[in-house]
Amino acid sequence: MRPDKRQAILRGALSVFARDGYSRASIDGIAKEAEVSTRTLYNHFADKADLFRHVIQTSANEAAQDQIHLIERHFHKITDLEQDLVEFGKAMGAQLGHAEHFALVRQINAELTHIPAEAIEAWLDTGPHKVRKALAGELEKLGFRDPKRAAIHLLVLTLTGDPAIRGSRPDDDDIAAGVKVFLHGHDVENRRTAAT
Amino acid sequence: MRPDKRQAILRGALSVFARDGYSRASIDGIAKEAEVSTRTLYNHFADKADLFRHVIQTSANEAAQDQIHLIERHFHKITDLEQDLVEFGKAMGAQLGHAEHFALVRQINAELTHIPAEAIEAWLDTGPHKVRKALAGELEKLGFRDPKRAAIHLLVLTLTGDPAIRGSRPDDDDIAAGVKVFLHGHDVENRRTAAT
DNA sequence: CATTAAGTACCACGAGCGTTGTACTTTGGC
DNA sequence: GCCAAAGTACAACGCTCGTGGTACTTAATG
Repeated sequence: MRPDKRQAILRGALSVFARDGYSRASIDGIAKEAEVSTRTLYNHFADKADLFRHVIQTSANEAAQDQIHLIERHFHKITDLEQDLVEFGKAMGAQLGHAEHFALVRQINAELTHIPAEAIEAWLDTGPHKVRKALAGELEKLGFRDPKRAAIHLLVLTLTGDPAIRGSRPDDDDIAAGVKVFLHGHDVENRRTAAT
Repeated sequence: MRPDKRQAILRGALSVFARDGYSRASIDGIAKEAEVSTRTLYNHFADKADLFRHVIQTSANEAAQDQIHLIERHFHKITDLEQDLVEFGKAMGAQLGHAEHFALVRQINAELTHIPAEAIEAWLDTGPHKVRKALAGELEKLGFRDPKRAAIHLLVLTLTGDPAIRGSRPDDDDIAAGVKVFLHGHDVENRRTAAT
């Protein structure tokens, strides 16, 4: 069982599941996208549901890792908090541009009642919750009270374009405005600058 | 073509589409849920896609109307802004409990690439955007600068529980914290109270 | 009551899909 | 270069589904 084939399958399945969702996606389509025969697909994964679970896990893991790197990079060289948070927001927004993963997140949200609770838990733990924990940790270091909620607030204020459409990207003005609201809303003791 | 049957179909279809999504939902299942024969269903709606469009429109319309009523009711008797916004947030959160509509919204988000753009536009206009406009209008009356963004911020700060799971309900503490951040973030000239 | 529009029960079709089996080919380690 | 393991091509199964047809029943109107 060659691991390159397995990776190709996972990547192809991510594409197709993200675009079409679980039920609309067909095994044949995934196999074609991955340039693999359906038989090898079934050699690597027990069935469609099993493949879906692995795709979710893999994608969540990669995205979380990328985002955590972004967090570390941006929070280790804070000079002007507001300006740096805006930069951070823009960088996270650019991540959103890497659309496949977030389309998959939309599919997961739609399928919530059809995915076993334990798979959801696993996804949350290795994905979004891990990211939020990392962000909350950085905010705590900066002196934010209630860092867990602050992390959520920062994310929704800077990553939400049109709240009706998940994953719609805010423009730079939206991000700047969101950061401002966030900073005025969460008072910090050791804020270094409050300028602009 | 009796209109009670049409309504029954729309209600049943809402249930099934909300739970299963477009492709997983079956016409037979919808007909059974609506206690109607599939043939009458096809007598009222051209095909599955047509039915889906009507379900989206109807549900968005009803939900928007309910929410706009909520907005009017809460914003016409403002005495303590913070406390009243918390009450408003709780009332909106309770709306979220009426789960079928918001499950449908998740399905729409998942199907974004498979729904014709004009249908999305129509949905946004009669649904979420109308609600936001109403909310922004009230906030403007209260003296908020940038009321459009304020409306978005208020909604995401008070209606978001776990951002990873759309429609997850925040608890009362979350709502109170969200309102506080919102009010500190958006400075108002004629704020009446800033207590608690 | 009669007529007519609307609804129902049921069948049938064609297509797509998940999944498996089989016989053949490729590939990587000895 | 050989052999076992992995991959491929392809056919076939059983099932579900969207959709339309047809003959029968219900219900409302004059």
